[in-house]
Amino acid sequence: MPRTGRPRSFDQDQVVEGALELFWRRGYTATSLRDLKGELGILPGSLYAAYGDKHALFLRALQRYVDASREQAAEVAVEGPVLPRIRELLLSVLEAAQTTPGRGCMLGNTAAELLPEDQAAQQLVHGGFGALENGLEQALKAAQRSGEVRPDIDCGAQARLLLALMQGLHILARAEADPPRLTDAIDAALAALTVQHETDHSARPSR
Amino acid sequence: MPRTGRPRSFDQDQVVEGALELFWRRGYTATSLRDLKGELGILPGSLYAAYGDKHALFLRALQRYVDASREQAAEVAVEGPVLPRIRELLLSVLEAAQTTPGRGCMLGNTAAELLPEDQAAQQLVHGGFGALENGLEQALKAAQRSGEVRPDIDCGAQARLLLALMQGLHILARAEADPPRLTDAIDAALAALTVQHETDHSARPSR
DNA sequence: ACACTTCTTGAACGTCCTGTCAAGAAGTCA
DNA sequence: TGACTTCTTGACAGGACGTTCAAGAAGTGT
Repeated sequence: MPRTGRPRSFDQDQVVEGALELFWRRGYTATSLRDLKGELGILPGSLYAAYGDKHALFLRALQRYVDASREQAAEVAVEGPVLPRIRELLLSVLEAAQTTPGRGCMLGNTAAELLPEDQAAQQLVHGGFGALENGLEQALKAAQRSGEVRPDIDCGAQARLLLALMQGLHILARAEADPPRLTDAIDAALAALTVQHETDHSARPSR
Repeated sequence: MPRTGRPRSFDQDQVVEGALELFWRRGYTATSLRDLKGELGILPGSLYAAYGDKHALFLRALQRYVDASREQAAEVAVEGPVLPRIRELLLSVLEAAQTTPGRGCMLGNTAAELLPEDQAAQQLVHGGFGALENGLEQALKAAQRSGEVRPDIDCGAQARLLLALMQGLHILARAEADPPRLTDAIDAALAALTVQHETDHSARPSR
């Protein structure tokens, strides 16, 4: 009894990846099936047979981005010096704004465009943000144990602050002609984590 | 020689304000002329005669928001204690996320949706961000002179940090079921501005 | 009152959108 | 090979989109 039919002519995950690229750059609403057909060569019929509808494909793409964010979050929390890695993470936002302008962060983009109306997307975005926040918090806690970060700070609060800073940078960098101008904001945030500012000895009583 | 004709039946600025509300909530692309007609009672013909096209109306609405942002920026920099006002400004972001969910900041929304492709919008958004950054910087400098803020910080960098934090909060609050959870990130940012945080165990609610 | 100007109205245009469907193509299994 | 299943193709439907326009309405100045 034959149970198989004609095999799919495209790699399903590869198409999701291509769709992610488009949705990331243009947003959900502004990306049409025509765009997807043009860039990926997938006709509407195949697309609907494989994924359901446009929204379902979008969620698959978003899920892929969330997974990547999870990995990125885990990488921040590995052993070794933490602050340089966090700095690199934040600097990469400004760098991406130059190399691939108009993309920003898919999580933030989706939040701005579809949340909180789109509940399925909200759940995914919430998960992505949660992973990043958690990764940062664990990284900060480890850095605290190793003495890299001052012991009297609230790592949870700082993780949320850094995550918000990251998302804010994605937004500001879009409007900024010269994204590296925002670098000092990153350093200001990180300076608050380390033990003491050495630039000013006069204002503090010596012990 | 008659030079006047039939007067306009609606207040032009009032319609721009109504359009702003719609664009703010739904975004540029997702707001159709049908929506505008439905909410404001303006038919396409009148709208095109009065403003040009949809994009021109959007720019007028955005301009209005930028003007309001300018005023807000100026208010932050008035005389008196600065930090409580900055705190209130940032807290208002979280509050707005609860009272009027799905709006966020019109500048950030526009940046995420249209920048940097839309150059006219970019110019306006850039101006709005610039005003906020400048207001914060001037406020911090004044607070530095009055001793409210430690003298060894870079007010420009901190202003950019606070602005990015503000925009990031707008984004995160959309995905957050409980926006007040992000309050401690605000306090963490502000704590770095005051003199000495080593003895600062004043307010730290758990969570 | 009349001439004149401007605004409003609502239909209409062409284009694009998402989603569907019948017919043919391309495989698998016995 | 032939029966069977699944995928691809491209046209199509139905509606929404931004925009235009001719005709009528509503003012102003003399």
